[in-house]
Amino acid sequence: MNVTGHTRKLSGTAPSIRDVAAAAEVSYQTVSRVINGHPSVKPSTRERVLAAIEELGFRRSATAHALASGRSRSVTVLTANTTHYGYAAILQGIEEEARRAAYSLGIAVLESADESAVRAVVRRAADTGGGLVVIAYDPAGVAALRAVPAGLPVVGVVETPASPPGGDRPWVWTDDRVAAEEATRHLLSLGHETVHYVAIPSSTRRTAPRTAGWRAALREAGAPEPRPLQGGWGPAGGHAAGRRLAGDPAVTAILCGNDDLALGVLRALREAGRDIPGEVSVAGFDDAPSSAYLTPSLTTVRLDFAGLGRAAFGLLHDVVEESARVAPHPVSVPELIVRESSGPPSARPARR
Amino acid sequence: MNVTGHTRKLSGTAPSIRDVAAAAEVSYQTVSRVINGHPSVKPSTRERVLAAIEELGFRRSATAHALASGRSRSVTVLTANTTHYGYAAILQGIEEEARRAAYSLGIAVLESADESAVRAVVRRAADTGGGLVVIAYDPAGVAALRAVPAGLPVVGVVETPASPPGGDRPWVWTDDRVAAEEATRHLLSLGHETVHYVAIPSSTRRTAPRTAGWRAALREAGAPEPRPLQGGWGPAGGHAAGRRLAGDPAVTAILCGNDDLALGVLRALREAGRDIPGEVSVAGFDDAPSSAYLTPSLTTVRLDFAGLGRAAFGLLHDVVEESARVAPHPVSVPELIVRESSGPPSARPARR
DNA sequence: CTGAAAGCGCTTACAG
DNA sequence: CTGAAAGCGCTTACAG
Repeated sequence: MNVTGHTRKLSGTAPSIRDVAAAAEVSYQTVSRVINGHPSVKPSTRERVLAAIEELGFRRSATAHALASGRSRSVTVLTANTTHYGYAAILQGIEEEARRAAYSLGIAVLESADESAVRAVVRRAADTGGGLVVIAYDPAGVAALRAVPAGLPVVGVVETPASPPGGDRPWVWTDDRVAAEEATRHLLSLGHETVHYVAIPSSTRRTAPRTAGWRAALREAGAPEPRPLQGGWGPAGGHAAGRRLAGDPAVTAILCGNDDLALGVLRALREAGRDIPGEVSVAGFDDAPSSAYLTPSLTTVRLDFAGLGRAAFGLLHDVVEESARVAPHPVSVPELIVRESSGPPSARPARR
Repeated sequence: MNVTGHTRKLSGTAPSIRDVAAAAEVSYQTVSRVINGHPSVKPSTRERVLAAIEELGFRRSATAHALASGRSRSVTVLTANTTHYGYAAILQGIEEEARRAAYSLGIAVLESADESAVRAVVRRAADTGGGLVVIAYDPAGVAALRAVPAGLPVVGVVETPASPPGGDRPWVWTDDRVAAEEATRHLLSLGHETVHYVAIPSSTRRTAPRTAGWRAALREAGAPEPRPLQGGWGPAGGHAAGRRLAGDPAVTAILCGNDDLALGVLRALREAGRDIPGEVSVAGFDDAPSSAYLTPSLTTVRLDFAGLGRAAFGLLHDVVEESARVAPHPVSVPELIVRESSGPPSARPARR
């Protein structure tokens, strides 16, 4: 037996379980047992193997493990965007939990909602062999969730669980509808005759939950129901919508589909010389980190996106590990944060 | 020969090259040649194989390919953060190029700058077998870049190329020093006696490029050099720093290490009743998407982070593909964007 | 408790 | 131009 055998290893290649086996003088199958925590290994043998692993700096090849075992301890997030606050925060939550569970994290961006483009991205993501989390807040995400082949472990982060787009796949959500109702009621309770709405894009052609909640609250109060304006995702869209609203003296309260939109609306209102909240109240959605520092600071609805991401990963983990305890779909509670941008309508009659 | 052989495939498992080979009546090695675009395959054979691939819906296993070939067409980004504007935009740039090159994208977050924690993250990232991009804008990132074992394909996104932390590894950067000089000169040219600075954290213990550029511009103009204040990354830190500055009537111009910091400073100044830019001018760094919509809109320096990310991936791609054309280190040019938050100092003497 | 065999789905020389 | 063999680094039954 060549006692120096395991020492003359070329420095170029990483040590394999065979190298470890040689060093520990056992078969490589036993090495496999040790690194997998298999119970039936004699303690003294385990020690020797562990020592050899330590000495050689052995690391099990993730790809060989994946190929042989058929599972990969990885999760890839399918999303149309990585920078908007909500998306980024969900991603962050998923990442935190994935790291804790020692899963690797992949990102696949859905650049288009086009059927075949979406299928291509989903296929490639599925090729990794790991689990999938798809953020279905927009048409591309919804299409992706639908395109995931049955049998693959997947959980959706969806806008609304009423007929979730992925069929009976597991999902997590926040109750945006109720959140929008709350925000709208807050504005109405201040004395505004009605509340205008600047909407974010909907994930489907159906009425989005935030829009539905806003409308429900208006209806409940018997307030007029103005047509919602489409704002897109960013401040530019909010600015454009705000410009149109700023011209109408009857407008005294505006709810926005997210804080970025509200930022644009705020700017347009100021440009038009309207005081906030003196003449017009504005509320946003999401409570982005900067919203508390705007002037005026923004009244908004805080949504726990990071928690949502953590829950999504937790659910996925349950699914792939097939542990009996399938976590209940967690619903985080939105919280209204009242700040400086909302207040009672001005005393002077603003209506026509 | 069983002509129905390839049809009775169980629907549970994905087809392998052997299934395709059987269907096309060739050896599986030939299938391998076809999917790898190997030239020496008779056209008619290629046709048959392609048809079989199409019919069976064959997809080459990424993990088997990685194991057998030793390369994985993947990149993982090591970063301390995924949500701050600069980091997120770099990530987005990397993602765009990775997608174009059909590389899969992984993220590994450095939760701490602790030596052993960083090593663990780097090891796990290296286990994927793909290339690495590390964002070395902070101590954790710098430590990670340094911890990457020699021989692995890696590129760093660094703060400054003067003695880059990763030794002679390839890197990309933006010239933050010059950018800070420009911004400071702009403020001085408006007539301010000097410019105060609220800093972002440095990647090392040495003077950060932005701080150095600010100081150089001051020196060049013979202006007093106030001590920089540490602001952290977010608006809360900017707010705290702004509060201290707001109390000093001698302060008429403030440069901030990023736009989030500037947002907090703006807020603190307003709370102290100081007019912007009437009494105090403020400038930021980065040109985040919301900065143009603040009131006042923010004078800032635009940095092409997405371009930086694209360049980083491009360089990495060159490295792993070993194509002779090693891209030159691309340097994007920062651009000063003058908006409403900066202006000449007020006529009334603000000094002691 | 531990080894020898077969296999995961590919690629890479090596023959012909 | 195409096939048969060996191997990538592991895991999974199967024996003993």
